[in-house]
Amino acid sequence: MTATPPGLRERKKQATREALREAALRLAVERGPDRVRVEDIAEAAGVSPRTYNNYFASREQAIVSAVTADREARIAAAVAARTADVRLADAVTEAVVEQYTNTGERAHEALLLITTRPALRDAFLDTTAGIEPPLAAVIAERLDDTGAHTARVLAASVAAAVRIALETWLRPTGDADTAGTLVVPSGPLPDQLRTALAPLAPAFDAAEQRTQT
Amino acid sequence: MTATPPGLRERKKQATREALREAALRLAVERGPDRVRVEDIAEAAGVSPRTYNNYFASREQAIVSAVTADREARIAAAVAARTADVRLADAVTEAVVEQYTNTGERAHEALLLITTRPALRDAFLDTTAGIEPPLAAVIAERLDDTGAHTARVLAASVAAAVRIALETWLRPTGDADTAGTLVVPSGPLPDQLRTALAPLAPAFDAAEQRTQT
DNA sequence: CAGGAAAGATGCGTGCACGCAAGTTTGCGT
DNA sequence: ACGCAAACTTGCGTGCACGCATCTTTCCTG
Repeated sequence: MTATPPGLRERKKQATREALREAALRLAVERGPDRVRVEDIAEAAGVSPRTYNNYFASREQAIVSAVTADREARIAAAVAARTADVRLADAVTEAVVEQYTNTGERAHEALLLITTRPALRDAFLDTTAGIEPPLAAVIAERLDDTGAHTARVLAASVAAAVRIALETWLRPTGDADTAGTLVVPSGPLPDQLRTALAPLAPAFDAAEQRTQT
Repeated sequence: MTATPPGLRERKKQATREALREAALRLAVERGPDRVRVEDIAEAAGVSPRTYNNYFASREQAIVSAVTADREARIAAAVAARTADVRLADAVTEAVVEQYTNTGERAHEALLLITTRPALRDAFLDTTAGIEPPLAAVIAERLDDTGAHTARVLAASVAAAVRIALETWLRPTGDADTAGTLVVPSGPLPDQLRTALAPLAPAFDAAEQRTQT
């Protein structure tokens, strides 16, 4: 299908995107998020400020995207990896939990920074919307193509639930001045995610039921 | 509870907000959305441009809010009006359909304009997120307070579904130059809404079941 | 391999969002 | 009725997002 080897153009684009992500995160960590201007990020990545905005629509997006990276694709893949003998609801839940707990070392450092500034926090939460399209695709695959509409709604609901889980997880953040304490805010993230996704299970079961008939 | 009579301060604030909404929509209709600057809206409403931004975080929000107004509250009320003898899922669905089809005459004219400009279209779709909090509240009321978490997730899912319904409804919009033709883009909106909300019904039933035990 | 088309990078200009620090109005206790 | 405190408005300054026109790079086709 999409087996065409990348091509120089595309590779350069990804390299630039990567460089911007990297530069944004590094600078934000180094001097604090407020003291990084778009101009600085662009310069550090070796492109013009205008080009920066061809890749990211806001200053926050670049920083956040260094952490979230290709999480959307990985979630979709993780769902697809679960064979049809596990309930769809479980497959999705486990895939989500898996991908949100596998945050690398660097992500931890960055998350402290992100949860501090409201603007970054919001941008981070907004990334959950991005998991909808790929999720909808894999769900639709399991639902027979009669349920394409249903798949989309379920995927969007999952995205919404994940957002809520992250919100409540980040809730009681208050202090953290310069260095920041290494506290895990609310309950453990996996629990929050499972709790938030649980109410949707019946909807998944019903949808799945209808295709297995 | 909140029985304190408004008070002058609060009334003035609402008046200003109203004036801004009104001015924004009127000007946008009169000369087209692109030829309205924040400065113009502020002037028409008799406040400074800076004050405008104390009420609305973006130019689009003011225009859109003239149409969406207090839809959130009305949806919540419409759900609350349904007594406990109808399924929660149905109550919510009907309440949503009811409130989204009762668009006044003026809304129709405005909607044409909104669907034209991508920025406005996005702002309009973003308003669906606003129905979550009040919806969560009324749902929680029906679910016994053990399910506050569940209520929030369900409300967010409904918001997501409504958004999808609106998106697919607005999909094939292309023309509309000056006056605009009065075509209903896709299928009728109520159908889109019902279709989008249907997959969530099992989740509502399950939640409702658990409290009736 | 030549040459043109398509995609991307860049500079410039405009309007916008928002923090901050006054100035002004409203509300309330005495 | 007075006056203070809190809420709101406003002007200013900064950085930002993005449309448009132009120049450069990559790609494809003959």
